[in-house]
Amino acid sequence: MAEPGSNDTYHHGNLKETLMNNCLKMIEEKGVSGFTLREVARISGVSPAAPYHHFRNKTELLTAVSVMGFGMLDEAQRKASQQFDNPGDKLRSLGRSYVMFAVNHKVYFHVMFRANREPLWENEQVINAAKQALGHLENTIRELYPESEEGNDNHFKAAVLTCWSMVHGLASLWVDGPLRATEPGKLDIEELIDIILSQSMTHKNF
Amino acid sequence: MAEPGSNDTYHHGNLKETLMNNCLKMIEEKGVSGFTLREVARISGVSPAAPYHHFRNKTELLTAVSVMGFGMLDEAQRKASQQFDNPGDKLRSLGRSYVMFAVNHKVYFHVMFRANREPLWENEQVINAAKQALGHLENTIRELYPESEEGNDNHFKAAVLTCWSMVHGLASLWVDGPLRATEPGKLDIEELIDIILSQSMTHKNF
DNA sequence: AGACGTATCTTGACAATGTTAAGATTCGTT
DNA sequence: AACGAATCTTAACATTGTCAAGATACGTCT
Repeated sequence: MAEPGSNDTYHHGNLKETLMNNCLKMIEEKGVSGFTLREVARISGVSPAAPYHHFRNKTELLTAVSVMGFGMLDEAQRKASQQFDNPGDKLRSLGRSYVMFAVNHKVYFHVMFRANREPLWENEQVINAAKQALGHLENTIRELYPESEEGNDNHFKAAVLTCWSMVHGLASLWVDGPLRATEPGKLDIEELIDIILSQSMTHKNF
Repeated sequence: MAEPGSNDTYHHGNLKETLMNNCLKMIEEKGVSGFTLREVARISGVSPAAPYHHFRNKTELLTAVSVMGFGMLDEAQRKASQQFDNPGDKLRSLGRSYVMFAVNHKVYFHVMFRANREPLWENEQVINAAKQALGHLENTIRELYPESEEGNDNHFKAAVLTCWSMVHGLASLWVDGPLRATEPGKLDIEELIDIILSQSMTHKNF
């Protein structure tokens, strides 16, 4: 199952990338729990031990996917904030972008924030990637709450936490299932986003 | 490893309960991914096949734990709402209770909302238990947004979704790790709760 | 009390998984 | 051309989830 461009040789060529892609594909089909290193190797046309030359273990593959996901979120947030000048508009744009990222990239979101790898948030790469992606939100809120001279940043911190919790909560409830399961009838996520944005992130507060 | 009261006989006596308890213990120590049916059986002093007489498979054990967790959340929410008469106070009490449940019962929260069992939210027991636990929040918000005659419940629904997202987001960010990982210094969850409650659930909005 | 159906537990087995060690093949550089 | 490093394979190991078949105890009915 070598790539179209590459010769079908002993060496795969770009196995690392292929493994990550097939990992995503497999999680999409069978869920995070159904994801198996051996099958990813099989699908990638390679022996069960081959992945170990690119990732220390199964967890590290997921970690790599996670870091990549945060990179994508970072990019999405960057674009979202660039679309507006007014901080309030920026903020709402960032919120919408955050939730839509989770909705449109369920698998990434799962791997980034769930994936039941407990020591995930002790990995520096992940932490840094996450900080960077979250930076856009902080920068925007900073415009609304300029740094005070006495280092009293409570209002700023409160606003950041509130906004993050808000969008992350909606994203989680949607992606994980509870919202769709407990609410009868069809739900349109874009509507829901507008609802919480207009409820909590309007000029009343910002 | 029979219970103190029971004779050490061929039959365990209350294996189902023992398995659930040891399941929680094991997840607490090794995380959801480190949880193993065989070891739970081993710890419970029983053969690897014994659990299959009480749960159809590994997933069903987790499902049972999940349902139990929602029962506990329901109870906590009930108590929290009983402490106040004023709907606004009730609402804040419910929010605090929701987050503190997640913090104090990490394992349950994980199993209830994560646990990477994808078809979890297709289980009716789980859905019903979740609906019931969520009912307290809805009832309280209903007091603030009485049912309109034209069935236009948008304000009500918006408020429910906003509150739920808010507290669920904070709980998730705390329990899963990102908040503690990205924020430098020690964090006090009780402070954080007060922050988001005063930011979003004060009389300004309710 | 005794007999019998049922619930509960054990033993033994199977395929599948994560992971490692040892060896084979190719790449890149000198 | 040669050699070390990178990449891949084969073979093996312990462990896991799960099931079938058999053993043991419990409760109930007469």
